Amino acid sequence: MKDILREIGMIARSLDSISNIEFKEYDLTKGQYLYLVRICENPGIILEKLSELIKVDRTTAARAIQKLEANHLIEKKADPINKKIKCLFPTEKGQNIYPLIMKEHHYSTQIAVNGLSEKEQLLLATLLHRVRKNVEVSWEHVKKGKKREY
Amino acid sequence: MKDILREIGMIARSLDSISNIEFKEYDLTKGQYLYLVRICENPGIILEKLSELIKVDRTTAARAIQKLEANHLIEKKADPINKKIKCLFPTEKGQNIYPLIMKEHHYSTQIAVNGLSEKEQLLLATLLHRVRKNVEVSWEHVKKGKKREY
DNA sequence: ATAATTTTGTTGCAAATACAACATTTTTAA
DNA sequence: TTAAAAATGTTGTATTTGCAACAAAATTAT
Repeated sequence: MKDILREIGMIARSLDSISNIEFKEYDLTKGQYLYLVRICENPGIILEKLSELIKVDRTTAARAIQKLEANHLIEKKADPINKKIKCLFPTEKGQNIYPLIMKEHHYSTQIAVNGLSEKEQLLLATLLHRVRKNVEVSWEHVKKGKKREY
Repeated sequence: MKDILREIGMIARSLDSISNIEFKEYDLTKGQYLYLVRICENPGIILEKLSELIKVDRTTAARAIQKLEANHLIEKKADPINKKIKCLFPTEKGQNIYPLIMKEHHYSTQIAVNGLSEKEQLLLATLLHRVRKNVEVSWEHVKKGKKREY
């Protein structure tokens, strides 16, 4: 069997590295673009769900959004019913950065799929989606402290 | 166009997170498994090439291998001709861990491709390989301080 | 041959990442 | 209805990560 996981790791690290370098121009430090885009696309999302969406530790997400809040890119709002949760929303400043992040994202996607036909691109997306669904089950399992037997 | 890059990011973070948790059992701290496997498979490789293989910053790789060396999992050997380079080799202890890492890796791969036919798996591997080739060009470009225009 | 450039490696920082441990609220079970 | 469990969020601490800046050797250009 060909090694798909290493290819995925290489692609992910390359693109994350590029994004982090390019977004410094907008005063976004490492990783922050990840959180900001998801909050823009899911206004009102809470920390816990955000960390599950991105697949990152809860505490990492907590500190990332603390920083985004300190930089006035997002804001936390108390929920009127549930006293425990804090809903996350982009500020206007955050919303203004959103299209810049997406522009970079689309450019990177274009680079990535260069030479693939439309059909191949669609197929790749479908296959990756299925792989992700498989993998996130394991992730949630292991993150909850459970063991995988192999 | 479907978003393939986010899927890749989610898969990569999930699996890296799982691996890091599982390899603590072998006293491998975060990320170290990445370097150890590549050194086992490419004995004599130098730091610079290793970082390019993994797609990680040179200084990050430097510190990871310093730690692997301190833990007697790899060793650095001077080259008789080129005084500048240091060739990296696994120790016996490092080689003993290698199959354990690979076992986990294969298990994760099985989980990831669950439900994909042999044909689909092969196709996915091929497409990812092409994407990776595309992306690594950009990575090397940006890492060398050059700008991407978009 | 000498100078300029690239390759390779290292340290000093500053920042992100994540595990552990905790607190509080909400939900579920007895 | 109370007790137990789960969900949600935070801080303390240790570690990794990576950009700058540097140094030395090797390669390339003049």
